[in-house]
Amino acid sequence: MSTSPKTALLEEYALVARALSAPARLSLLEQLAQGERGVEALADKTGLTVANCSQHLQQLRRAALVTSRRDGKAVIYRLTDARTLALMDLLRIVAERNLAQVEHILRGLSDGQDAPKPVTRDDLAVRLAEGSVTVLDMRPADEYASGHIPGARNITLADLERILPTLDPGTEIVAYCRGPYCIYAHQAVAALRKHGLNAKRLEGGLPEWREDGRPVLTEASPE
Amino acid sequence: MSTSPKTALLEEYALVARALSAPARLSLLEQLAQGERGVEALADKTGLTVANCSQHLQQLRRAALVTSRRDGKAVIYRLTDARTLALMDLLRIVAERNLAQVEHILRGLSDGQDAPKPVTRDDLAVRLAEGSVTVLDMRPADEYASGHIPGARNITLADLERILPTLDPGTEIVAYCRGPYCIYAHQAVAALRKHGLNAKRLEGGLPEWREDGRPVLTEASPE
DNA sequence: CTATCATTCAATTTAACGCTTGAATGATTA
DNA sequence: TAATCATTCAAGCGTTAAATTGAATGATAG
Repeated sequence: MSTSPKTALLEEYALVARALSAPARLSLLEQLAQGERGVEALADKTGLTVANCSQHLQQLRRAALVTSRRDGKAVIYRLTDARTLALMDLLRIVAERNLAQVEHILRGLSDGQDAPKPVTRDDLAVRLAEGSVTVLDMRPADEYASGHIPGARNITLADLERILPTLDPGTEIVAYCRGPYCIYAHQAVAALRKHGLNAKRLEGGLPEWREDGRPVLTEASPE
Repeated sequence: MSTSPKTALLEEYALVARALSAPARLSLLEQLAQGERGVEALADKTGLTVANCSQHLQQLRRAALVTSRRDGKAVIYRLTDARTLALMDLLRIVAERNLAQVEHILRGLSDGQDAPKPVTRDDLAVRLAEGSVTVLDMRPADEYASGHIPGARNITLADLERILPTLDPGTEIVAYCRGPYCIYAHQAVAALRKHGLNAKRLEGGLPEWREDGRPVLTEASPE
C-alpha cells in the first residue's frame, strides 16, 4: 500500500463526505428519499442531463450512500438505508445551527417575517384524527400520487394563490413537502401567512413521516 | 440572488460536507477532538506546513465546524460543539458499515485475524473499579499528559514490543487512543494478540470517554 | 512607537472535479 | 440472432481545490 493505513482510512471517510459535497448530489438524495427512482426520472426532476446524472449516481454508489438494481432495461436507484437519511439530516442540522447564511436564506423566503415553529409529526397525527386541520402537500402531482399523508390536499406553489379563497381562515393549515431539504413548504407557509392565514410547516417531510411508520396513502393508478 | 433559494441552501449544506471531504481536515478535527490547539501544534501533529494548516482550518471555520479565539499572539482552535463530533462519528459509521474497502484496511492491520469486539466504556469503568484490567494509552506522550484515563499506562507502538515481558498474560488488556479515527489502538491490539495476550480495543477514544463525563487525569506539569 | 512573532493572505503550479458530447455496453425483445 | 433502448463510459474543456512559497497582517512586548 503506497499510503499509510491511517491516511487510507481517512481517505475512505473523506470519500463519503465528498459524495455529499455537491448540490446536485444532495438534490438526487432528496429525490431518492421519496422512494426509489430510475436514472431518467431523477435526471428530469433534478434538471441534470442523463449522462451527468448517471455519473453523480455512481459517485453516490461508490460512497455506498445509494444502491441500485436492474429492472428490465432500467436501473433503479435507492438509498442504501436509513443511515444515509440520518447523515443528510445531521449535515443539515449542523449547517442550519451554525451558518448565518442559511438563516439568511430561509428568512428571505418569509419576506423577513419570523417563521412559526414547525408542527411535530405527533401533533399533526393528533390534529388529523380530530379533523381540526387542513394539510397541504406542496410536492409535484406525481410525487403526491406515489404516496402522501391521508387527507392531504395536493397543490403546487403556482396554484396556491388561486385556491386561497377556498381555505377557511379559522382552520389551521399545515404544509409539508419532500423533507428538510425541500423549501416548498417554507414558501407555502410564507405565502399563506401573508394573506392572514394560520399556516405552519410540518417538521420533516413525507420520508420522515413514512420512516415513523405512519399511514401513507397511494393513489390508485388509473388504467 | 443569482441562484434559486433551493440551490443556495443546498450549496450551504454542501459546504459543510466539502469541509469534511479532505483527509487533512479530518485529521485536524481528530486532533481538535482531543482538546483545543494552536495552529503550529496542529501543523506539527498532522505533518502539514503552517500556512497550509491555517488554510484548512479556515475552511473548517467557514463550515462552522470549528471556532477560534486569540490568546496572546496565538490563535487557538477548537470544535464548535459536540455536533461536530457527532457528524464525524456518523460519517465513520456510514463508511465502515458500507465500504468494503474500510473493512479491508482494518483487517490488514490485524494481519488477517479477526479483531475481537471492542470493550464498551461502561465495561471498562466497571473493570477499572475492580482492578481486573490493564489499560494502555497508545497516544503520544504529550497528549497523554494533557489528559488520560486514570490508571492508564502510556506507551507508544514503537515501545510496545519492549514492554511485552512486563505484561501479565493472565490479565486482560484494553488499549485506547484518540478515538474512532485513530488506528493506534487497532495496531496495538493486533501486536499484543500476536504474542498471545488477551487484548481488546476500547470503543471510542479519550474524547468519547470525556464526553461521557468520566474521570480524566491530567499530568501535573513540572515547573 | 517599534520590533517581534504567530498567523494569515496572495500568487503560483499541479491535480481533481463537473459538465458536455458522442460512442459503447448490455440486458431485453422481437 | 439482431435490433432496441436505457444506461454507462471516454475524451475534452473550463473551473475549482490543494500545496508551496514569500510577503503582509496585527496583537504583544520592549
